[in-house]
Amino acid sequence: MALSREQIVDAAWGILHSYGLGDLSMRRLAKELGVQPGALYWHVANKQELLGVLAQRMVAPLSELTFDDAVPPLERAAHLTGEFRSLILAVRDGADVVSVAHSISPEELNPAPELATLVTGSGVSRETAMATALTLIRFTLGSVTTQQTREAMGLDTSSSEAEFTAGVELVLHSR
Amino acid sequence: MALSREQIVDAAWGILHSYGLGDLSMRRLAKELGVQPGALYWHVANKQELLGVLAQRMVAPLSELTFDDAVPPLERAAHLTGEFRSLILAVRDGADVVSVAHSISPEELNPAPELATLVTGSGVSRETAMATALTLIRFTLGSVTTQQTREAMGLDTSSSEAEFTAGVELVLHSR
DNA sequence: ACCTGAACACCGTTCAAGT
DNA sequence: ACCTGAACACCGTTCAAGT
Repeated sequence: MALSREQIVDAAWGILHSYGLGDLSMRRLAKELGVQPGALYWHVANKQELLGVLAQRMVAPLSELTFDDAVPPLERAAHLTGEFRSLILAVRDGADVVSVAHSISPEELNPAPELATLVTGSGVSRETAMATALTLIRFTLGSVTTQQTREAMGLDTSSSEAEFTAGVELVLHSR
Repeated sequence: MALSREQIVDAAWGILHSYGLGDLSMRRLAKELGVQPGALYWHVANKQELLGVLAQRMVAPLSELTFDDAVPPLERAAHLTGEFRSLILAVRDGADVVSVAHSISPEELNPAPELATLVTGSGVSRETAMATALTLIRFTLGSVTTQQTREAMGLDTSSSEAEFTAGVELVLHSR
């Protein structure tokens, strides 16, 4: 059977989860799939494109998320940011991968649009709301990058979650 | 004359400024210094240690910074965060390099301690002040990572500074 | 003390040639 | 259409051996 783009993405997803970005090489991927390295380039343009697809897959579950309308908007925004953090934290070097995807289209990548909408519901302009959304996302990426770097080095990360929660509160409860 | 650790760091600093992290390899560094790659390992333990020294050098000017006591503490904190941003922004891939250094010792790396002291002066506990400092630093690292990734890709970065300033205000003017 | 030479175990990407 | 074989131009790190 012919090699497919899906197969490549699935294998890459597996390596990223189990061994991290350092072990996710095109050559290793090819070996895992039983093909020559060059074969991959018929299905994907390059490694960067592949990482972009993986980033999309990481944040995809955010679209399926629904919230109780009774909960205040800012509280839902805080929860959504927490979900975003959990998803990238669950993948080794997830923050590095998602950071590049966010850089390419900051306002389109989940959860930016949803976050902006929620913050708008608290009575500020769309611009201020988007600024808040970008701040939350970039703070989260900075936090998770730090945490995952520490994890990779075997350092203590017990205070990471509390520091993250405190930061989200600081951003959200301002005027 | 014998090769020195300083010479290696200076050459690495030059390559990082001019060509970025992608071109800063131990082999390229050795070639630039006219020695074999293995020679470097007599002076530095490994590449990571070298990057750590470069990160320290990037944020070192923050220690020499002084502020007018008439300016309110939170305003000085905002200014210090802006200086931190400028320093890492001036070096290609500066955010990637400083992120690792911050991960290793978040509370010690400049400008964390100074920032925490300034925020304490606005009437909150030392713990809350440190949380604010870490939030500012991680948001800044997230922001500059985004901007430098976009610069490397030739994408527009004209809104980066405004987004950064807005984020700092959100973090600092909260309660 | 300090460095060379040479190796080990890798990278991403391209592309003529095969099926 | 899809893949192999082989190459190009690289990596970080180690370590016996030389000076």
